[in-house]
Amino acid sequence: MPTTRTAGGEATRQKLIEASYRLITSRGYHATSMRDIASEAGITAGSIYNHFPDKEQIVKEVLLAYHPIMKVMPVLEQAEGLSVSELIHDAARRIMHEIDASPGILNLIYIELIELNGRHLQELIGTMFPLVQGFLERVYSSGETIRPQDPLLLFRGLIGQLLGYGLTRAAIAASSVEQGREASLDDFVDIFLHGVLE
Amino acid sequence: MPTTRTAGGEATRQKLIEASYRLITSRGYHATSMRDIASEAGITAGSIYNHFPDKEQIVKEVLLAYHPIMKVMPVLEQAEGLSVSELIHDAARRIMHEIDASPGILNLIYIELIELNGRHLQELIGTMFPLVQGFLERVYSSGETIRPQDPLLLFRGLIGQLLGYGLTRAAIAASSVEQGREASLDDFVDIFLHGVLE
DNA sequence: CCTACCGATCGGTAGG
DNA sequence: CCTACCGATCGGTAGG
Repeated sequence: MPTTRTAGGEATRQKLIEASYRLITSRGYHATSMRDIASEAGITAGSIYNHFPDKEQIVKEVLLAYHPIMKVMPVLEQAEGLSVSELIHDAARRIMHEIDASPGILNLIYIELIELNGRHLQELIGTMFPLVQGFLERVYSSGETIRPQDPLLLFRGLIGQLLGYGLTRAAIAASSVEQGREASLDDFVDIFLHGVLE
Repeated sequence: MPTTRTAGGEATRQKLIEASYRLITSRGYHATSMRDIASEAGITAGSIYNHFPDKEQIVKEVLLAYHPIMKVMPVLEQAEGLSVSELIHDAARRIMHEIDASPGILNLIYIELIELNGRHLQELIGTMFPLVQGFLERVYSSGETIRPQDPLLLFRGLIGQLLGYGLTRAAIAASSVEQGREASLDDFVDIFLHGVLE
């Protein structure tokens, strides 16, 4: 019954990828052993090698499935709004929603960049670049005046603002700094759209 | 001659911290072995333990000496400008200058947060919080109208914008994305001050 | 998919 | 500050 065998094998393979994601994003790549991954997925260490040739291949599949570039960029296509302001607010909300749905997903940025020396970044960016361009064309073809002439600058600024929101929020949570009213994502996007001055 | 012995020991200790900083920021904490650190500092593995009780204590000293919170916040005191715009532009330039002077320094954020589970974050933030408050008071006492009512929101936005600049710049460098005119730090700060719209 | 095992490397110690 | 070593754990393999 090869069909059943394949289906079962495929299920285990998915379990291994999910287990790897959870462990790697919470401890880092080098602190996660093949034995950790195996037991989290409910099998023994040796059996992993029926599904993946080595540890590097596992983390590569984790990146292709979960890296923010892969998970987040696609929602740009669904963003909508009648003005540039609405479009960007909506895009930001959808991006943050996707990030909040996968705990630890932002950690993959660092893990890829440092622990894996950015080996897979070019492939990831290359895959998603057309999606970004499509979104930016919608923004810039709205007819409204947009100050940055370079669309890539606007996009870097937007991503930066969202990263800043996510990272400072994580830092505040981890350090229990007292604060007044909880700053929201919309506050950050508002700064991005209109600035802090005037 | 205890003075000479102490001085020599102190020099070795500093070498070990610098060596650890270089290795840990480029490979991560768990990928850096005590043997790596020792040989980078020019001694053998066992000798490290004449200077530090264990690996955890080394990375703690690296964080206290190099973590962006420790290295970057102090320059806020030196920032100057006759308007809020000038003050923030100057602060941003000084911060970025400090970051560029220590390659890999931003990586320590990730290493502390993930590989060390944020164990030292509260201590780091606690030490530097008064400096941040001093800077924010200067900004808010200028008399100019500032849109965010919560100073912490303004600060998170500024830090976020700088992180976004640094991280997207690193990603572009690592992935060789084509781009037009190189976006500069001042462009990012300009977005922060005035927004992308209007 | 498991058990049993491999050589290599890890953090840390003893003794000088 | 070095040499020599410890027990533990690592990624990966063999054989069933």
